[in-house]
Amino acid sequence: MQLGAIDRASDRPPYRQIADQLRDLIDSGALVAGDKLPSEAVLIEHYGVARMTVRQAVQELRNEGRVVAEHGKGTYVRQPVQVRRLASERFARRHREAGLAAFSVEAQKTGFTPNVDQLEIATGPAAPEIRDRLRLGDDEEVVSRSRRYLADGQPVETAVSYLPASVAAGSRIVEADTGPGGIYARLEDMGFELDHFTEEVSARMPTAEERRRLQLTDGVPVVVLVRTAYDTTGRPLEVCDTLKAAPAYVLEYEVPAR
Amino acid sequence: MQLGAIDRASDRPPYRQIADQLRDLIDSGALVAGDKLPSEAVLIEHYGVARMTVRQAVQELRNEGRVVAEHGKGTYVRQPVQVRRLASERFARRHREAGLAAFSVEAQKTGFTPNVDQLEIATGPAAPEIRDRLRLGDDEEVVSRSRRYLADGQPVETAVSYLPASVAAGSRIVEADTGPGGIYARLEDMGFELDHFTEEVSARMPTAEERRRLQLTDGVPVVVLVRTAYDTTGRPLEVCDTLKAAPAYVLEYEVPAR
DNA sequence: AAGGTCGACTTGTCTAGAGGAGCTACTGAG
DNA sequence: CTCAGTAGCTCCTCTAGACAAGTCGACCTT
Repeated sequence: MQLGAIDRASDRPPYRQIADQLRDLIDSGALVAGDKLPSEAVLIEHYGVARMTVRQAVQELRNEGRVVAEHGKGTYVRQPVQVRRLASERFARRHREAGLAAFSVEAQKTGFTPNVDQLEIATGPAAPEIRDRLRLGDDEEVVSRSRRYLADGQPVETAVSYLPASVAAGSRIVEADTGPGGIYARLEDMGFELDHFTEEVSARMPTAEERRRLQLTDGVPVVVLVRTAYDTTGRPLEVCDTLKAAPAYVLEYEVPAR
Repeated sequence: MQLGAIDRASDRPPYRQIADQLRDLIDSGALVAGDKLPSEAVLIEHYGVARMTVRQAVQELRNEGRVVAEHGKGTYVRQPVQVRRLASERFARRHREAGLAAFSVEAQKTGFTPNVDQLEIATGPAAPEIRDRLRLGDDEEVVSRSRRYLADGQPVETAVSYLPASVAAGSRIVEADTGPGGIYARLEDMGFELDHFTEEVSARMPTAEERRRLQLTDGVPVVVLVRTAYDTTGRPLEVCDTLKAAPAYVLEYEVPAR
């Protein structure tokens, strides 16, 4: 492990030069996931700078999601978690039925079957923001399905989806076991035209509340995925907020033939 | 604008309490996009803490993407940039032809027609990583189309897409003006079956290099969207890296009927 | 052998101060 | 009036030090 020196004459401030060198260690493979960064004391000694300067350098790598600091232990190169899954089981099913081999292989290869850790289902009033997204009136109730997924024992995702109670009531949608095909299959059973619909996907930084929900260490950046699905007529049937506890993830969509 | 006091007895450290109060000002609407945060000097005076403590609080909001610090001017509540676009023009066209009113309205409402600021097209060898994603051999050349989009004069997106030179050569794909329907329409003209295909969407934190490409202020968090499209046979025809200069964005997909 | 204590090492938080550099508005000279 | 200079504001970077708190292994006691 080679650390260089600081060029005081450079335009680039010292803390940034230190961050660059540490980043290179990671990018070059000299440090791999799980490895420990040199401690602050070592870096102070090596570069001959103040503690805050070293901390600022490490902070930069933390903001980039490359390392995690653990109080009392050290700072470690972060394990990138890549989660792949299909947007909806319905697409997979339809393609299997149509005998599309290429897709089946792809689905097998990238399939992600997470363990569901918690499942809470509730019916009742919803926040104005949720009602607004579902285009519901003030009094209409909403069914919420809240889930947490684990991969390798590590929480990787929490998701809450909301459906109008008038749609879901009395169906298996309000039960933990929704049956084969999931809630989309049940909606189709009930006569909703889901043959084509619009999905809106947005990504943004998580709020403080969402960080708490995933018990994230402070300072670890993650991305929030917010998804809204509309049926054919443009009526929103489900809105779903998904929070991935990962600096990187892959969401795979299958767009079927018409 | 009301700022409270610090509870020194609390478990929550002072810098976090200050961050909470500033965040509340934004979330409650007391401070809206474009407004200036109290200066460091004012906060130091108000809370009776050291400079680093105040800076740490503001840093937290910067990491969350809520504010931007401008050297010499002040720290401002960030303008959330919401960019909506369709995944491919091809879907829009097809739905217009089918006379699907609901979708047309949706497209009009959310349509985003950015100004293309720069367009660079090049043919030549590509990085191993790109060739790998396109599943090309070592010697095969690649056409790259690099674009930068502006919205309200502000850079919001840069994108680079790569296609196998063997596919694009001789077509309008290698020209700046690809004609109506964009490159997907040209690929269909050339006989590629694009009726159904798989899109893989991933989101992650940007690399340092990508930050430079968008001339981002250091410390402003953005999300990178990486998209790969495959044709029917599973052969990758285009890979596209898109970098959004926004703490939040919306990508809208139209999933057509089969 | 089992359990507890302590000390070394780690990161977290905070203080008090310094000079630098970018921006803006005012002021005074022409 | 125009324009250059300047004062004062802003955030940026860095120093030197302090105590707190979490982790872990060595060592001592039971």
